[in-house]
Amino acid sequence: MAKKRKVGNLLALAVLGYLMRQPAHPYELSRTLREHGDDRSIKFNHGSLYMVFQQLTTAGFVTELETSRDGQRPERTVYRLTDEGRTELDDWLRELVEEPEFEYPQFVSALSLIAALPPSAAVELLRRRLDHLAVLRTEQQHLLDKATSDGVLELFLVEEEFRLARLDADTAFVRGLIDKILDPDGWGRSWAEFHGEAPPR
Amino acid sequence: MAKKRKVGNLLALAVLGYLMRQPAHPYELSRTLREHGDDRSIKFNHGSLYMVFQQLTTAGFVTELETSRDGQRPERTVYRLTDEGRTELDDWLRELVEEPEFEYPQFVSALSLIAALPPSAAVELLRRRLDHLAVLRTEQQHLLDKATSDGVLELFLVEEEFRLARLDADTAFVRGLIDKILDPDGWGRSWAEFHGEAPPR
DNA sequence: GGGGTCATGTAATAGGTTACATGATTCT
DNA sequence: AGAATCATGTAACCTATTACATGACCCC
Repeated sequence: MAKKRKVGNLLALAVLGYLMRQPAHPYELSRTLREHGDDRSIKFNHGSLYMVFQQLTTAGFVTELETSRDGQRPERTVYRLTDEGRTELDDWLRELVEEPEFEYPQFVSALSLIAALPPSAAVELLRRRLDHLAVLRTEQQHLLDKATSDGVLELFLVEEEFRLARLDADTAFVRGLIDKILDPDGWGRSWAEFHGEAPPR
Repeated sequence: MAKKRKVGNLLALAVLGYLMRQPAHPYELSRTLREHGDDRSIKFNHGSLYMVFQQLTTAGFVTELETSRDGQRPERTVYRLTDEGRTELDDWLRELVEEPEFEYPQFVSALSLIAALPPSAAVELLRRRLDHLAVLRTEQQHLLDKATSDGVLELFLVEEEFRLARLDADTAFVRGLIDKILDPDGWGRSWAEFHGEAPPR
């Protein structure tokens, strides 16, 4: 089971990853991460970045390299990776690839309470979800096509392919669920009765 | 896009769900949620529960019903759902079923940096991930079988079935990824070269 | 009758998000 | 020249997790 990391925020992982190449200051990284679309893979907002740098500093994974000023803009502090930082990155990354983490998707919470809705409503909502999923799927596919035609190597798009795979799986699941609810010989019937409804169709 | 809720913690959703049936005090709910296995669907720890009750109170979704004492045990406060609480539950639940939420699974973060590992290591780690996934899959299946044979209705197990579906999808994805890396005509080759390795096998 | 663990909750701390600040540059 | 946006960071706030507290009951 996943070690307790001194810095647990995944944003820190991305930071370490970038500092691997060259030293940088937080704002610059903010820019880069956003441009490179990493904010799709890692939850990220401006404020947290400074926090993460501070955490990484006290953990000894990065150190202040220099503090420079450009004109009269605020001073900026440039950080570089330490050896411990390099080790941490490697170790952490390996762990994340090897060990599936137990997570709590919102949809799971919703499903665990879905019995509270009448089945007719549930079916309706699930159908809408299918529509949303279809839209997301299309967008995701376009994003991938665009990136590929821009010459981005597939190696740098695996996470986007994963997302696509999950969209497909989720879609299939929702379809199956709707079918089960509508199955006249299935449990949709008693569910409907409990809510005082006619069997859903 | 998902409204901003006065109380955003999904634990609150579960609380509202339970209070729908009868009033309760936090500790009791803590017990119930755990026994009912809801801690698999919703991230949950003892401390947060009291926080959530407080938030729900200030949001007006629950109110203090009475405050009772049993022997010399600490006093306990019993809460009940308000009408606003009932509405919120319904609205929130519907939203969660209808709208897929953008989320940040750890594996996505890992994949977005996987290029930093040499492909031979990546393949090895991904294979181990497959093993872990297989174990989880088995456990998940047992859990479902057990519950079913205990007479739990399928309606109350959809979230566990969803989990299973995701495990299958993730497994398929990882298999596919390994294959692609190992494909002698694919991009595994240049990746290996970049890391100064022989093509992975 | 001393050592766990149950029952119930509060307090301290750490983590993350939002809001604010301020000069520089660019746009209209 | 005033408005918007960029560049850079700090501070305030809110949320969540961990630790602590304390009497009751239960086990051996």
